[in-house]
Amino acid sequence: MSGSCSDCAVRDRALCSALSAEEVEALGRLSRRRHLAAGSTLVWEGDDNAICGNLISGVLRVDSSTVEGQTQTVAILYPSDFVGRPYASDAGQTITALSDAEMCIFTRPAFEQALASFAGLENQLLRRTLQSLDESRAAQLRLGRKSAPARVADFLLDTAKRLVAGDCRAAGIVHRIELPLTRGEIADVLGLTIETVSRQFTRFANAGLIELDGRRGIIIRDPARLTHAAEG
Amino acid sequence: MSGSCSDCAVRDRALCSALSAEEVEALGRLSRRRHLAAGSTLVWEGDDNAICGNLISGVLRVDSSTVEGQTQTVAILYPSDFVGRPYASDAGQTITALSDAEMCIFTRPAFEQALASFAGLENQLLRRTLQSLDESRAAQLRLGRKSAPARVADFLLDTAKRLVAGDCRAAGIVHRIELPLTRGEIADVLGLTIETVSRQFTRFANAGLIELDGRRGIIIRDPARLTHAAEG
DNA sequence: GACACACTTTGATCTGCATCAAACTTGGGT
DNA sequence: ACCCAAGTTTGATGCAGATCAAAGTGTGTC
Repeated sequence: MSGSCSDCAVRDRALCSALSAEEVEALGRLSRRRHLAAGSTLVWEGDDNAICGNLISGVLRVDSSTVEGQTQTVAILYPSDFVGRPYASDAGQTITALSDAEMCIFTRPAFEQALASFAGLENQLLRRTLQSLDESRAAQLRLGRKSAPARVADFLLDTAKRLVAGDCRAAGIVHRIELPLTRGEIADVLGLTIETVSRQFTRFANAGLIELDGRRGIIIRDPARLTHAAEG
Repeated sequence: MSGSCSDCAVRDRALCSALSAEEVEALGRLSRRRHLAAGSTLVWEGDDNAICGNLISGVLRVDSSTVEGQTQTVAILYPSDFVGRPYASDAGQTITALSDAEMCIFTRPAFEQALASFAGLENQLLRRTLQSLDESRAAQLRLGRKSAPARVADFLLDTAKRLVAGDCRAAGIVHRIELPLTRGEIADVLGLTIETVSRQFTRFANAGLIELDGRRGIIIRDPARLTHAAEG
C-alpha cells in the first residue's frame, strides 16, 4: 500500500526515522496514504478513536470545545508530526485540516501492535509526547497569564520557528512567513477573538515589529522587539 | 537504599507496578527516598534537570512563570504520579511541595537507563505521559475559553476526583474534601486572582452547590449543579 | 488565653478584551 | 473584468475580572 516509505517526504523526521530499513518496510505494510481536503475533519471529539498516523504534508489543528460550542485549539500539527492518541477508546479532540494535507495512517490497534513490536518506535513516541506536553504547558502559561499582545507575538514566533524547521529552509533570520491559519483560527489558538487578534497585528505593524503582506503573509522586521513583546 | 519497595505505599499504582518483582528490586537499588518539607522546592525552572521519580505521599505543584514573575501552575501531582522530565537537559518548570511529601528519586541518567532496560517501564511512562497531555489540553480549554465560575467549579470536581482516587476511599458520592491548596495557589492554577477565586467560592456556597468548612474544607452539596457550572 | 501572622473575605473602582456594528479587502469563479 | 462570499479591519460600547483597599478569621505559638 501507499507510495512506498522509501520516497516518503518526511522519512528522516517522522516517528519511523528511529527504525531500521526492514522495520520501516514492515511498518509500511500496515499503513495507507490518505488525502485530507482543506477544512475536512479527520476525527470528531467523542467519536470512536480508530486511527493514528504521521502527517506528511499540510497543517492540521486539534481542538477541544465547551458544551456551549466555544472552540479552543490545543495543538497545531506540521509535517512529520504524529497524529492521534494511542491507548484511548474515544477521541478527546476534533482534528481538522487547515490546508490540503497528506497522511500516513494506521488503525489504532495496528499502531499499538507496532509500538509493542518495535522498541525504537515506542521510545520515539515517548520523546515526542514529552515534547508535546512541554508545548501544551507553554500554552497553559500563555493562556493563563499573558496579555493579548504577548499571546500574539508568542504565536508569531512559534509559528515562524515551526515553519522554518518544517521546511528545512536556511536557518538565518526569518523574514517572511505564510500563516497557515486565518485570524479566526489564530483567535481559537490564543483564547482571544478575531477582532483582538486583528488589532494586535495592526499595532505591531504600525510599531514596525512586523509587516503585513496580504491576508496571510507576515514579515518579521524586528525579531528582538517581537520577542520582548512575547514576554510581557 | 530506601525503605524497600515491597512495603511502598504506592507500589501497585506507581510506574513500577508494570514491573516484575525482580525488576522492582533491581530498580529499587537505583533509587533513594527523599523527604520534602511543605513549601520547599525540588527543582527550579532553568536549572540542570538532574532528577526524576515517583511521588509517594503529599502533593506537589509544577509551575511556569513569565519574565515579569507571574506564575502559572501547569500541573498538580498526587501520590503515585511520576515527577520529572526525562530526555531534557534543563528543567522547564519549577516543582514545589504544597505539603510535606515523600518521594522515590532517581538521577535522570539512571532513570533513562532503566527506561531502556525495562520495556514495561517505558510503555507505562508513555501511557502516563499521554494522560498528562490530555490533562494539560483540558487545562488549555479551561484557561482559554471558560469563565471564572466555570474554572473554579471544574477545579473542585477535578480535585475531588484526584483525592478520592489517590486515597482509594469509598467510591460513593464525595462529600467532603480537604483542598491541598490555598486560594492563592488555586488562583495560579486557574489563571485568576485570589479575590476572584474567593468570590466564586462564596457564590457557590450561597447558591448551595458547596459548603465551606474551615479554610480548606469543601463539602460538595450538589454535584450535578456543580458539574453544570463547570461546563459554562 | 491572647497575641501575631498568614490567609481569606468583602467592597469600590478601573481596565483590557469581548461584544456589537459597519465598512473594507481580497481572491476565486463566471 | 466584474461580482460575490469569505475574511479582515476599524470604531463604539459594555462587562467580567483585575486591581486597590481594608476589615475579618483561623491557626499555631508563647
